[in-house]
Amino acid sequence: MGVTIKDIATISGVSFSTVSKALNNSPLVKPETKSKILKIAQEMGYEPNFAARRLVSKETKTIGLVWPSIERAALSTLVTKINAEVEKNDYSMILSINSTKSAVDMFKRFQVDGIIIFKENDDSSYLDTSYFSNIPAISYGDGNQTGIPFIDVNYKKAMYLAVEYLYQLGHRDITYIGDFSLGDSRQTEKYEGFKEAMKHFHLQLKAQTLLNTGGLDWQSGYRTTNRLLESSNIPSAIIGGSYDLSGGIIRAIKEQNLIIPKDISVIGYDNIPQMGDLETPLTSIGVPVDVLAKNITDSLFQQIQQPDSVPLIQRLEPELKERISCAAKVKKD
Amino acid sequence: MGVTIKDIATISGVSFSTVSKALNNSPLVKPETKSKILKIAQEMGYEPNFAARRLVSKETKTIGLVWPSIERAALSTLVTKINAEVEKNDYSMILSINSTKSAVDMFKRFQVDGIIIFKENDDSSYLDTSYFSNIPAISYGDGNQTGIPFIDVNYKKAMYLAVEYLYQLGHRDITYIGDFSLGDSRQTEKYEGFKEAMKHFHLQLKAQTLLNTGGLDWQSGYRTTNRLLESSNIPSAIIGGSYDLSGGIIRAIKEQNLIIPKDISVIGYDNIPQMGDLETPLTSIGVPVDVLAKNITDSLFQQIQQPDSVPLIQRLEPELKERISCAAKVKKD
DNA sequence: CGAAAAAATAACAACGTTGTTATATATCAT
DNA sequence: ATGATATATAACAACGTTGTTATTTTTTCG
Repeated sequence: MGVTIKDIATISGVSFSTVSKALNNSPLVKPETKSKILKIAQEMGYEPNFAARRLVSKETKTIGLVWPSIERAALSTLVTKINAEVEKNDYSMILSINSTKSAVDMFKRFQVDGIIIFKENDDSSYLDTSYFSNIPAISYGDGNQTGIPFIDVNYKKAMYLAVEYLYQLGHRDITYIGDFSLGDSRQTEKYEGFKEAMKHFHLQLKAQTLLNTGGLDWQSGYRTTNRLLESSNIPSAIIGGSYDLSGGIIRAIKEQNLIIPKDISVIGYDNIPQMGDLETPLTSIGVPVDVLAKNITDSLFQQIQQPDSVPLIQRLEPELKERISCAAKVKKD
Repeated sequence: MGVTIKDIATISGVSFSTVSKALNNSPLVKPETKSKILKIAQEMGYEPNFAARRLVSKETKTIGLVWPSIERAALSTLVTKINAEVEKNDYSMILSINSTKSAVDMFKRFQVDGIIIFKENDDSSYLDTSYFSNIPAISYGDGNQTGIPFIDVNYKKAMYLAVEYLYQLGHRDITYIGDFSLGDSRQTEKYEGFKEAMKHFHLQLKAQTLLNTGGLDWQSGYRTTNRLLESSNIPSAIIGGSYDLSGGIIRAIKEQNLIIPKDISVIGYDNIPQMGDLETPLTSIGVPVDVLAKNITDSLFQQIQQPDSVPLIQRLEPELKERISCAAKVKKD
């Protein structure tokens, strides 16, 4: 089919190995012959065969990302950031939206230099380290379930920060709206963290203090908040468990003609810029996506570049980003 | 690094060529040894090296999809469907979220057997056929801008169907809310199609008949609709230009305490199941995603399997899916 | 001028597969 | 039992590169 270095060799009357060196701009070949060969290669429309090249030199300069749940918006920002970070390191990124197992299989076939895994909540397939046959890998969240290094977030700390912030503003009646139905350890940790923080500040847990949405999407947040607002006990502040949930929460509040933050303060989990694009720019807690992206890629590249070093397993600290959805509680008595 | 057929050979005590045949289920190797080898390969976690395979037999059984705009929800459904379709054909799919050019470069490196391109509105880089160096490719939408075969949608027909449907329900005052600011030919074609349909039914174009959102997202739809509803001339029906826009449109209408479809009928463009999951399940027009996915992959596989055939370039016909967001216009006189 | 050193090129072995050809082993008919 | 025929396995040559080693050619300088 295509033009090979052997074709170029016969045309230019040198050996194919000289052609190879000329094309790779090796100092081992005389400048004149080099430029002659380059010219001929150009004219013949030579394109290197990557399969052949990859077979001998072990690097693909590519990392694979497993992302089974493309539909969730919050993660797509992170993926974009990671991609940018990867490019910055002169690597390319390919994505698979299949299950972890079949995605990893494919990445092995393509011999990627590293693998990033976004673990799906409902994907219970356990892959231990050996499955990756020495390909450096890192997973985001839920790392304990795959045997590989992971980057995680200190969710408890996040909830502590949120409660503390609201407490200092004078709030005593705070509701957490999140998904703590089961399985996903990230969600249950937020839930636990909130309870601990409330206890720490000696705040009472009432019937309406912890509301389980049963999902992480907009609708779940919307419905749950409506249920809350229809009741008699409306809290002075709400913490939303995810970006999408928080969108629904805001919506429901506005529909009751309540004003954020005058009537009710809201904090959302997930530290992504889009939080500022919501109808009401939302004060939020979480690890900024840039930090997440940087840590994930750094840890992976460290494994790639120093295969024998102990992989960086991090528990990232969340930050609180003030916007305009929280205000001091006004005493009503 | 990874397990090779030679490793399997030494373990199972046969030659590596026998292993190769066993793995390819050749009839030349005794069933017993075949299954023995297969079992060992399984245990060792063998995955074939694509680069090596590709070097000798020209296939990788992989197709690449270029998808620069991961953030748009409507497309993610299509991607998922295409992935399923690809798997059904015993191929794998990898994704790149980079610009068309660098994505194609990478896919060339990996020697994928075919490429699917989702063209980004603002990506003006023109790649002619030769850039793909004979790799079969197909683009979805905006195909004329890359020199390669494309699958497109008859957007004019879609708008005709929508207007016709509303006309038959008695609506005479219909507003189109969409993004026809510039560039994206898909959007301008919807816009033109709407105007033609209105003309065909002898309906008047008033000041509020065509509203340009300047974007395709939820917020754009929401803002534009609010502006419309604050004016004195409220139409009896609205057509939304995309899934996300339509979400914003519904929201704005509800906030004005108008009821869909009693007070106002709404049709949305994009024929995806999620249309039914909106607050008000929306009657919609568009090519069903399954049909789109099937056509895209079919055309690509046809090119792969019969390289000399003329590629299927299709202009798909939209369909109208009735849900509950439209009602007959009630005469008020 | 001629040997040693340097520079340029050629030869060859990998890389991990597949496909073809050659060899060993089992099966069969006579 | 013996050669002929299947059947099973092994050996080996590709595929198009890169990197290492061997050979040739050129330069240097005593």
